Amino acid sequence: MTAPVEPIGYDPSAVESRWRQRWAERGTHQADLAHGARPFYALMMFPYPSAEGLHVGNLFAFTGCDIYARFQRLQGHTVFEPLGYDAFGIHSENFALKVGVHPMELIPRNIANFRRQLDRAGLMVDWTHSVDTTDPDYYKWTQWVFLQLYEQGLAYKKAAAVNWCPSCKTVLANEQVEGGACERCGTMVEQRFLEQWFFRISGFAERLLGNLETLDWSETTKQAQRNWIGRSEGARLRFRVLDPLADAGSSAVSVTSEVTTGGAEIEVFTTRPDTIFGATYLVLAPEHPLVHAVTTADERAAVEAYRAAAAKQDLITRKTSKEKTGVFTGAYAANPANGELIPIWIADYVLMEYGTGAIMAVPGHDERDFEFATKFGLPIVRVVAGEGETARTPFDGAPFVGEGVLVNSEEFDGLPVAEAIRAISDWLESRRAGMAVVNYRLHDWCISRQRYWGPPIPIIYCDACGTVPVPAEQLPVVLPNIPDFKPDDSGVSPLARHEEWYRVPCPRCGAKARRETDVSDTFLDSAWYFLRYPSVPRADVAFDRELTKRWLPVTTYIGGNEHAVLHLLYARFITMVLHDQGLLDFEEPFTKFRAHGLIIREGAKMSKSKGNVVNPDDYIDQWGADTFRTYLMFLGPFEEGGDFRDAGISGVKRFLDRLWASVRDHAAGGTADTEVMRKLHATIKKVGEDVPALSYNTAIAAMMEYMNTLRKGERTPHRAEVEPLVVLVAPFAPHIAEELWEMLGHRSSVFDAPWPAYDPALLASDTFELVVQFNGKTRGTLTVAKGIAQADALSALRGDAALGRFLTGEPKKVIFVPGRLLNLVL
RNA sequence: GCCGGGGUGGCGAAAUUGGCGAGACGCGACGGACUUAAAAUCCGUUGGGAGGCAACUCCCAUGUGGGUUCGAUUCCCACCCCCGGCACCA
Repeated sequence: MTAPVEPIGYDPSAVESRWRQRWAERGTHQADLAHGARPFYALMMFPYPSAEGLHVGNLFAFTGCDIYARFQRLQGHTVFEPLGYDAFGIHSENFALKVGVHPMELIPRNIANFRRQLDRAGLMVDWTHSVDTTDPDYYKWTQWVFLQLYEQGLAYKKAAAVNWCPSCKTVLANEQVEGGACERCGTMVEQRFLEQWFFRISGFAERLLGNLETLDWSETTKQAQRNWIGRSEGARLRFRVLDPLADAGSSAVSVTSEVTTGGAEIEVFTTRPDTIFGATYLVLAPEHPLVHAVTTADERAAVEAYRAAAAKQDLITRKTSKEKTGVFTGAYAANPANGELIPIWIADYVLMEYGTGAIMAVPGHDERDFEFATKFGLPIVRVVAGEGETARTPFDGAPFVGEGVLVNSEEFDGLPVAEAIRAISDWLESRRAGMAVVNYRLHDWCISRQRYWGPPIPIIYCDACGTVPVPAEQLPVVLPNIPDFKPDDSGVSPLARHEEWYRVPCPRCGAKARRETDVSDTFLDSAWYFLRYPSVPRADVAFDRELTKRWLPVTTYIGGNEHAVLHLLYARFITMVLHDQGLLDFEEPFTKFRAHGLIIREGAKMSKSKGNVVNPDDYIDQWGADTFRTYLMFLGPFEEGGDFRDAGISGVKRFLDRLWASVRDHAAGGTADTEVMRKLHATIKKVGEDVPALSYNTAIAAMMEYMNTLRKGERTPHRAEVEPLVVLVAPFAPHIAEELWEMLGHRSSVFDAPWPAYDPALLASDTFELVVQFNGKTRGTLTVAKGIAQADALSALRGDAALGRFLTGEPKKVIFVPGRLLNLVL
């Protein structure tokens, strides 16, 4: 008799809508935040609700997180799995401008559509604790966070360069500049200086770096943060500027023993103080404050022209064009090591925002300096000699940047580089010409945006009282609904056009005052949202102390590595600040972080222009959410991503069809098959190990393998053989699991059932397959007793007809790996 | 250029404290059962090559070239290609 599967029985859309409704009615997904045992906070990165709808990449990430969370629930944890919307920011605003719909109208519409799509995906999300960053009830607290930083002196204002499009007359984000031109109109972008708000994250660099060691994060993410923080050890060295008049007429580089200074000193940062004898010129960034003072009359016109050109150039082009340019200032400085006079130049390859904005150029041992010196005919001196080189070895078109010993460096000659760095640093320090310092690439965080679609920065300017923070009880500073949210040529936020909004009485003295019209960076919205989720209904505090204590830090955070540096670093920073203020008990928000991979489509990146974007709705309509979820996870390793191919999805559907049929047709009486049960327990073990390791693809493969065993030879499975499988499948395909669980007679949710235990005794066997090799080639296996000794294995081999024939003589060598293999070298 | 992650069948992929015959699981393909037929379902075969009626036997295969080892997808050296991020950071 055959028992053909009749998939008619399994109707995904009916099953899924039934369980969606039941979950909502029963509140299955709402964690008891106040009392639930063993709290587990499963966090996923909240999406930006675009007009295009949910991207399959979002769903891939959410499903991966959901499976992890559901698994933890089956392990007996009270799992809190919230989700919200990151809806402020320039993306929304630009899109709103493009389609001519106000963001206050557009965003709620997008959110509604997202919510509809998310609901269909079968996520265990507790929607009673959602956030929307554009909701005044949320951004009230974003503004409050700003005030916490302000009070600690960690928020300050300074002039900084921004990208400016003279045609669109607006500030552009870096990603809106393509090859130096505005992405919208193609006009060349300029830089402008505007007063902006900054957060002093640079002061936390060492802590942010050091704490990484304590975090259980994807190594790639940690490494990205280390690179971004960019710690480098070096020295600050002081160069005296010489009075240009005293030096007038002398050759560019001459040894002068007694020169009096004009008083000015230029400080440089270098990681190679050992090469100071090879420093043949200095370079200042064009914006360096000393440029004006040191420039001689003869050179002033050229210097000013160069500075003006540099100021006009946009930030992107300047950083990407590698062609060296620069001009001589006419001034000289004394090399503190040997007193030699070296010229001072300005060039845009030196960046004002790194180090001191000035360098000592050592063209013999630095590629950029070498290129510059070659172009402008500046002297190149060798001070490090590599293997087989001497002080006189010429440079062959390139600087020498390798390891070696010092030359042309007076008493330091012969020292290896590593020792020389220390020796020369100490020497210069003793002569008060420098000091060892640690420098970081990490810059302060500019949070100002001269835009509309963000939370207004809660600051008021009063002529009498100066900068006054908005008192906490007056929050939120509500973003007004203005029709003309488009940026204009003023270079300030559109909010500045609305006097009725920005004119307010000073909170301190009551005099007429003005609001800050910049809004804050969207990264600030997302830097603290995980603190808000558990406390969402609370209107009186940003986060409740007790709930926070219970639920944070986040147990596991899963998200994209595109946020490896900015979002994850800012969230760590804000948490640290709130911790220092005594508002949080922990200073690291995410105990464990795992980065998921990216989904591609048939080997290519998905994009609208290629027309190969997967719309989740279509697939869920056709296959059901359970099949879609499981298929997404089956594509490849979760942490590496996968290649979406329509062809493969049917295999997963077939698996669920067979699962359905197995439960429907199972035999209640009789006994379970021993071999099948052995396989079942092996599968329970495998899935229980793979899921927490995010090896979803292999967990699914293991369940499929078990399904093959279960139905081998068209047998009718026993109840004991299928019931545990329903629980194993549940995290992946929650709707069908609930349905089948009920079909098996259970009244409560499968997610309130315990995860099945496997019986190690059942897995243990008295015998094992001993691999038999001859000359390293596997020739077969012998079934032998566990713990068999070499001698017994050999006699078993001699007694085996098939394998014994390979044993043509006495083996020269016998390699016996107990419990594994026997290799005979003949 | 620098830092990560990868190169394994027709395809997505398994397996790396070096060793249970590389390729689990799935797709596709091929053959068969059922059917008037098709779909669906079920069963079987499927890395390449050579030999044999056959059970089988042999050779070649994890990006390329070397090396270590009884034994290498796994370790070491050199190189090539793909993906992601950073990029004049002194």
